[in-house]
Amino acid sequence: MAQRNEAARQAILDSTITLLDARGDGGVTVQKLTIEAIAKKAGVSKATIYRWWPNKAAVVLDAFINEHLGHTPIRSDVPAIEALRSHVLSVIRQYGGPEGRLVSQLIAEGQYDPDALEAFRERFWLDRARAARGLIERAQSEGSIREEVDPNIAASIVYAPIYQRLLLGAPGELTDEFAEEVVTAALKGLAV
Amino acid sequence: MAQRNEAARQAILDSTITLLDARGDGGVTVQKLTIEAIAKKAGVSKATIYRWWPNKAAVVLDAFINEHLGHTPIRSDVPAIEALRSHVLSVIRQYGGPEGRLVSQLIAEGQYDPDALEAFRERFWLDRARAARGLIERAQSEGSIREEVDPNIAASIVYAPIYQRLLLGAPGELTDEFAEEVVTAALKGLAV
Amino acid sequence: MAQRNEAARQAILDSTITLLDARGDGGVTVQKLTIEAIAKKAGVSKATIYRWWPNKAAVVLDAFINEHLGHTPIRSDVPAIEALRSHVLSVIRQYGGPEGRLVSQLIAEGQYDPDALEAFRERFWLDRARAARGLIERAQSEGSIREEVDPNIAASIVYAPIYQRLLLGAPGELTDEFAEEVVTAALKGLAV
Amino acid sequence: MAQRNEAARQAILDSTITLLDARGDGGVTVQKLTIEAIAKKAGVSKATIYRWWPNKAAVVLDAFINEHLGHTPIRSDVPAIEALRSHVLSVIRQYGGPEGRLVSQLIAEGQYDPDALEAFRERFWLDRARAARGLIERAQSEGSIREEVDPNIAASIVYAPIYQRLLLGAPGELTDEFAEEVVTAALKGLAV
DNA sequence: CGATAAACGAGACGGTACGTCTGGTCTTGTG
DNA sequence: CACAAGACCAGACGTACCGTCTCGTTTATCG
Repeated sequence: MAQRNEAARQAILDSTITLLDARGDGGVTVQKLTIEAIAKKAGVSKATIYRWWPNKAAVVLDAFINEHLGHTPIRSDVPAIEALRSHVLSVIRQYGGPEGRLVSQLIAEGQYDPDALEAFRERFWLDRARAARGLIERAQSEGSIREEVDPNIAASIVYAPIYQRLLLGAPGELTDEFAEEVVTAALKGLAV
Repeated sequence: MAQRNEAARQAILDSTITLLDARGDGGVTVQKLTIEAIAKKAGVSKATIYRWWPNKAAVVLDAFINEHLGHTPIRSDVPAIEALRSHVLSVIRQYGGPEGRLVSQLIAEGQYDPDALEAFRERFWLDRARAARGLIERAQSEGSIREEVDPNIAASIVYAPIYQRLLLGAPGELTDEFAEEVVTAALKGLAV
Repeated sequence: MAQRNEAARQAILDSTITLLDARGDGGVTVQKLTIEAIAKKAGVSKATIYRWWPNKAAVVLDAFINEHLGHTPIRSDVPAIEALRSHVLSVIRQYGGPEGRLVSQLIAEGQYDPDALEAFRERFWLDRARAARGLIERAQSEGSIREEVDPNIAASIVYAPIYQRLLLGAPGELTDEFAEEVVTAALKGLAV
Repeated sequence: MAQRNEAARQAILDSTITLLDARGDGGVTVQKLTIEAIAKKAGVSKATIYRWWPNKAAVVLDAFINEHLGHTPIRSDVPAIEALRSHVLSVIRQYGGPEGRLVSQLIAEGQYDPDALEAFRERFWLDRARAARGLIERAQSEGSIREEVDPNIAASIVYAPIYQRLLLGAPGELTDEFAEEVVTAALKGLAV
């Protein structure tokens, strides 16, 4: 009974990434990417894409997830505080590059399509949040972060500034120094 | 020599806001808003709009700025820390409402149009950032925030989580408690 | 070695007629009738239809022939002239109804597909033409139609006006009076 | 206030005829002719076509009328009977050629689209019918056709056989002899 | 009485065209 | 001469069928 053609699926996801320029800059934006272009490049009919994905954002998210394999790993062989610093640094470096453009565009799509935002959150964001929370909790059990701090709030304070600059910053603001300063300030606290 | 028709300008901006439902929810999204619809509602020709604005994002930003007049004021009659808490609270409440939707959509537009992002930053964001920075500096001179912290970093830590939830959060995550917890954690610091 | 499934054949032809509304008016036109719809309604795979018929027109013609059983009989118990009059009348009545719509659509299909036209001529039209010619010849042997007239030409003069109105007439032009007048004029001739 | 672009109109009609091969054989059928192909060839947007014509049949009819200028004239310098003979001959010759294919396809379209049929009748057929009727009437006043024959019926008897062969005949049946025989038989009448 | 080969249902697939829509430009006529 | 009205080109949208092509699953002869 005619099953899904895996080759077609991969061709679609690959073509999507290629058109977006693997990880996003020389190529086209998500907004300007068209289903027709994907279909043409993948050697696939439009109907085949519409059969399996509800809209462009879903294809792009799948393609992104398909491509994006556990970058920015968290080290477990060093103290949690140390691992946190280096993780923030690797995230900021990743987002400073072309991959950051794609993430920001996926978030932008989400502002217009609740389903797309939900999907992005479920399939990408929650993983990251979970990892961050786990790291905070490890730090707490190691005694380097105060027990009474909600790990979610802590993660927000440390990671949100990255997303703010990704989405709102001028180009080039995602620097190593920024990572360093944010983590330090967040740990020490602002208060005297 | 016919000059720019001020009435037309206002009609365009007003119609834009009306179509977006004054401040954003019942109406249409920025993406679905069309120049044609604005022109029709304003009783104006499309060409007139294109003559004075480069694209939709510019019109919407103008309309937003035109409408949005210094909400979320900062109190100067109370200690800076107190003013910071109440300001964060008022920002979070504003963004929890329909105005937040519009801001998030303007940011989304900016992900595709560097000029639009630049304009948004220049005409809306910098004001807010400046105000936040001023508040931090006041707190520093009052001795309630450590002198060695960069005010920009401090502002990031306090305000960025709001934007993160605005753009990435599930609906209803922008609560008063969240505001309270973020400020507290940021001030005290995460470290033991 | 699995033979042709007669049940499937009948289901296909029946579904076709049903979709065309038994004999054509309340239902869909031949043009809008789709193979997919026939397959679905008949509970049959598209491939099964394509295995046995080259195209839609062939299916419809088969379904039509399958349904259409020797209506408009020719009486042999009355003088040929009398039989001619009543036959023309019965043909015009048949074509005035829904069956006429279907015939006209089959002819229309034939304008685009020589094979379909050929098939229509072979399997429907020639029978009719033969019957008409036979009737003319009987009239000639009865001495009521001139011997030197080519029966084919004679049949054309009497029957062609019906087809003209079927295909080109405004609705409701196929009346009993028309039948009467055509036959009368054709027999008497136009000339003084 | 932006008026209709006459150049575009002509380009559309010309391209239509060209694609149909001026008068119909080497080219494509009306059924296979696509609006997209017309738009492309005419260097025009699809929307422009859809703005001014409701569907393909309307475009083709316009193109046909635009192209088809008073062929098959009726002679008035000879007796009506003579003119009738030569007119039938010229019609049959015209329809034997590529133009006949186009006419038959327009009629075919009309079987699916009442508006198209109505338009074809109004803009092409009625002219022809009127001319034929006028010819019959002239013959009547010249005393060569009986006064009591309804001119419409008379025209049907003479011209309908042509359309029958055009639409239902095998190729090559529209011969000069056929014209001759039909007219002769119609004038003399079938009866003894 | 299996083996086997065709016919079958299901439906995915690459294509093509549909008719609608929006964007941004250009033209015409009016106040 | 700025403006409204709106025609225009361009081309993507999502839908519908086309006809071809696997897939397993019956089903009936034939060895």
